[in-house]
Formats: sequence, structure tokens, C-alpha cells
Amino acid sequence: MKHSRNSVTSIEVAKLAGVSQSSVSRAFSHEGPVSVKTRRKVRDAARKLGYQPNAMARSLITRRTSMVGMVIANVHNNPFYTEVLDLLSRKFQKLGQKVMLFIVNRDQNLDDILPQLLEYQVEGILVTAATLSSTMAEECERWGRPVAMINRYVPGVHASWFCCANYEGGKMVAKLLLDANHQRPAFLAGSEDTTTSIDRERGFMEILNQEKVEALREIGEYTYQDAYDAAIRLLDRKDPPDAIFCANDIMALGVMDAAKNGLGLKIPEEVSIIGFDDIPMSSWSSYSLTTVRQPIQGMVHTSVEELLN
Amino acid sequence: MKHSRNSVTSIEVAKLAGVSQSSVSRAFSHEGPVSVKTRRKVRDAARKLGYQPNAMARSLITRRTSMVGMVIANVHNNPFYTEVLDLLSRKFQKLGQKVMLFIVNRDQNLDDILPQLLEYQVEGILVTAATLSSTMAEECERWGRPVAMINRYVPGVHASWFCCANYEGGKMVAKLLLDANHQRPAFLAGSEDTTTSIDRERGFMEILNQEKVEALREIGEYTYQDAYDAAIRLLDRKDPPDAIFCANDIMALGVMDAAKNGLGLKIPEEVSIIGFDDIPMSSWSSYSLTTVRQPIQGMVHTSVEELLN
DNA sequence: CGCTTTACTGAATACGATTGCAAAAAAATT
DNA sequence: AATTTTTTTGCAATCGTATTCAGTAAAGCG
Repeated sequence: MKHSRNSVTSIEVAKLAGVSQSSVSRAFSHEGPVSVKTRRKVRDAARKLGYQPNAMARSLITRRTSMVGMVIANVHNNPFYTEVLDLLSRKFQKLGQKVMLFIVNRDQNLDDILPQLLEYQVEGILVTAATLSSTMAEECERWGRPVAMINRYVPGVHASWFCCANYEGGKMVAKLLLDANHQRPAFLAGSEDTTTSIDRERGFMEILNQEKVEALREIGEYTYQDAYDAAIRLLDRKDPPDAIFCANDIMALGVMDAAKNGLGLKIPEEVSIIGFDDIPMSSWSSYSLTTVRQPIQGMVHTSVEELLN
Repeated sequence: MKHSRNSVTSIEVAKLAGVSQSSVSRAFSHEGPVSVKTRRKVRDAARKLGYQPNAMARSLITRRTSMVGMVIANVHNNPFYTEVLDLLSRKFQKLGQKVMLFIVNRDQNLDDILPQLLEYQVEGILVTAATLSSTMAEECERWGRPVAMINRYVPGVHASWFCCANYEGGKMVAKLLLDANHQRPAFLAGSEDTTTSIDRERGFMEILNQEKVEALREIGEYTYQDAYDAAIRLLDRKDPPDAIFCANDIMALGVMDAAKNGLGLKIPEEVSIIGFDDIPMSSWSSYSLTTVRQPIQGMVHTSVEELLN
């Protein structure tokens, strides 16, 4: 025993089983040419010693780690991304990929996260609700590590991205409001720099402009409280909106509470509120929020498939 | 160039910099004995080639991976654990530990997860809201991998655990209700097999029994909808409770909605509802839930510190 | 039964770094 | 300038596994 560390190696298993180290290795790789007899001998010895192959050593020589990097933002203030995280994690597990996780802030720079992932030889990187700089994307490409982004994209960058139809969703909401005869809609934007909010707003405005309807605008920071405050500002004007389209559901819930409990308005009689995401809470009976559902399952599925080719 | 793979090794850097491979290694380890001159030469060459050390190779020889395993359940249906996940992830990042994440179901068996973590030589395993079998805990110990559990414990198992004072919290709530002169309290349990629910109930019942107050009891599955249904069952009896203590906040919110919107009861006039966790939503104006706060920051902090010694 | 074909096996090497050791270079001392 | 001390450096071994290659045993065949 060279090292004090209690680590059983394939060599010790080989010794106990009376075979060569190569045979141990082959017995553990599912498709190696091994006789059933040696395989059994090896398995028995391994069980006796509590042996398990060392993934580091294996990765070193096979050049495959079965690890993917996952970078995700907004997990704590938007249940939608909690669900994405959950689904992604399970999907990767099912495919035998270990997940190396980094939770970041929405506006955090990833330039010091990506190198860490590359150091660990992840086989792909999935970025959700955060934005990758183009130099970092190039870096990944140079290393031959595919990158996929969910709900974010960077123009001119070689990385696959998967967003729900934000632009079309925005249009849909606008049409819905016009059909219901709303005169004075408002858009409550999330952070200015997120493509989701921008695209939803673009679609929304496009339809309103077509119909020559003007819209109010406010900004929150994608949080309940920010949205609550913004809603008070919006609804407390002399010419308040009669409908508010929010960049996401969490904000919509904040707006609803502001309208209902803060200002005593009736929803939807006095003001309509529409969200985006379809988080579980939007269907709770205290809210019954009208919202646009994101095809979350599909986005997760296709992005993972694409990432792993 | 032996391999087609675009992987730059320390040897190529050494060649370009005109030094030995050892020097490259030392230039990248922060405390090696290297002259500033060679360090600069190496850094320059490395930048030119886009070199980054291979963490697998390093771990193999140093026997340190700087990776920890994280197993967490209930992430998607309880925001409390989303927050735990978030805080844990950030804390580990700050300490330079990479996180290998597994999201599981509350009642899922971890016996096929733990081996995967051990294969990857994680330096510790943090289990949250899931339960480790004692054989698995022993396995970890044999491998010398510390295990810490948050909000769960297994009697007789050598693993550190960090729970909030569930028992005392339950007592506190009981006293609160008795002081407010409630005659007919109820406890809405989460899943039967979780120590959090059990301990909270134990404390709650202890005080009630002392005062000879009987309590109703129902069970949900830690979800909003289950709690909603259970609340209807409870409140629709001929002798409904005048106060309901719920095993956690999410359930309490379901109960509130059932009482308020389902049955048209006034809270707290007709029925008091109390939760546990203090998730962000409990302070939203539609709910204003009375709840017991878990010292989440402290639990995260101490469990991580303990895990990494 | 001898010969070819096939199935296993083991020795040796490689993966890409870290690190002890001894030699070389630089600095300090006499 | 010679010697001692200290700082750098390169060589070589090592981590634990996968895999090639050559050799051996088993099987198939006429």
C-alpha cells in the first residue's frame, strides 16, 4: 500500500482476481472482449474490495468526460428557470451526462466561468438566461466544445440557441388585447438587455403600431417587487392603462398584487394583466393569470439533443 | 501533432516557450519556484496557443478534484429549496469548488447516484431534502468522502446534518395558536417519511397534548395542489379547524387559496393559517402568510464549511 | 488429428499533468 | 576570485485507467 488514501485501483483488483489489469479494465467496459469467467472473477474481486473505476483516469485516456457544463441565471427569482434547470438536469442524467453547475446573475460576466468549464473538459456547455460574450463563444469553438443557449442569443456568434417564439408571443398578446377592445395598453419590460423582453416587446409594439394604438411603458428588474412598484407608478397616473403586458409571469404577479391589493382595482374589469412563461403559480386561484406558455419541454429537449449531437 | 483533437498540452507550450514541461506546470501553479522571467515566457506562449491546464490530468496526480457532489430534491415544487440550491452553488463557487449536480425526487433512491459521484472523486457530498441510505453513507465513509445533509438526517449514520430547529418551531407555532385562543387546530403534514414534517408535527403536538387540546390531521404531498385538496377536506367537515399549521409554506399557500377562494372563508378571522420556511411568496400581499423562518443562510454556510473542513 | 480461424489475455504504452531529486545557474558571502 | 548558499531548472517517475499488439488458448473444420 503506497498511499495512505483508501483508494482501490484496478491493479489491486487484478491481483486479487488473478488476472491482468487490462482484464479488469475490460471487465468494466461494457463491450470489451472478455470471457464470462474472468468477468465474473473480476466483478467478485471488485465487490470485495469496493472498487470503482476512477473517472479522472478514464477521461484522461478516453478523452471523454461525460460531463456537461450548465450555466444558468435567474434561478432564484423566476420559477420558470427553476423548472428549466430541473428538466435539464434530469435530461442530462438520463443521457448519462454529469452536470457541472454554475448559477450566476443575469448580468454577470461569464468570462471567468467558461475557462473553468473548459479546464474540466466538459463536452458541451448549456447557457440559460445568461449571455455569452462573443470572445468566449469563440474560445469554446476553438476548443471544440459546443455551446447551446436557451432563451438568449448573441448575433453573429457560432452557438446554437433555443428561444420560444417571443416575438410572435408579443404579437399574440397585442391582438388579444385589441380584440378585447383595450384602448390603452402598457408594456412592463424586464431588464433592458435581455432579448426575451426585447423580442416580446417588439412583437407587442408592432401590432399596436399597425393599429395606431399608443402604449405606455415601464421597466422593472424581473422581480416581483420591482414590478409591484412599477405597476403602482403606471396605475397611479391620471391616464392609467387599461391593460398591462408584463415581460414575464413573476412581474405579472407583482402587478396583479399592486392593482388588486395596493390600489383596490378589479382584475380584469378595471385593468387586464397578461404575463409570459406560464409558471405554476399563475394558475393558482388567487391569480388565475392570463399568460403565454413557453414550450419548455421542447426547448429543453431540442437544446440538449443538439448540444450532444 | 498526434491527435486530431485540438488540445494544446503543456508540452507544446514548453516547446514554444523554450523551457521544460515542468516549468510550464510550475508557472501555472501559483506557488511553484519559478523565476518571473520564465513565468512570463510561459504565460505568453500559453496565451498564444490558447493553453489551459487539463483538470483531469491534474486531479489524477494531485488527488484533488475541487469538485463536490450536490444532490437535491424538491427543487421544482418548493422555492425554499431553490433558494438553498442557489446559495449553495454560489458558496461553493466562491470557495473554488465545482459543483456536480443531481436533482432527484424526494423519495428517490440515491443508491445509483452516489456511485457516480464517487467515480468522479468528488471531495464531498451535500445532500439536501433527500435521504441517504445508511449503506450508501458507509460507502462514502469508506471512500473517505464526507457527507453533509441539509434538512434531513438518518439516525445512526455517520454524516453531518444541518436542520433548522423543526421541533422547536412546531412548539412555537402551537404556543402561538393557543395564545390566540384557538380551540381546534389542525396539522397538515407533508410526506410521512420526511423528518422535517415529522419533527415539526412532534413539537406542535407536544404542546397541544400538554394543554389537552386535540388536533385534526391531514396529509398532502408537499405540493400546492395536494394541500389545496386536503384543506377542502379539512374545512368542509361539520367540525372544521379554526387554525391550520402546514408542514411548509407552499402547502400553506394552497390552504389559503382553498379557504379564501375555494370556500370563501376569511383569513384569519374564520381560520388562521401558518406555514414554515418563509419563502418569498409568503410575504406577497395576496397572502401575507404567517410563517416560521428557516435560517437558510446559516444552514448553508455551516454545512459547506463543515463539509470542506 | 492437423490446420486455420476466432476469442481471450497480458505486457507495454499513452493520456497530461505534478513533484522529488539532483544538477545548473545565480546570488551572496568570505 | 573562490566558495558557499540560494534559487531555478530539467529529468524522470507517478497518478489509474484504456487500448494496441502480439501471443496463447479455444474452437471450427475437413
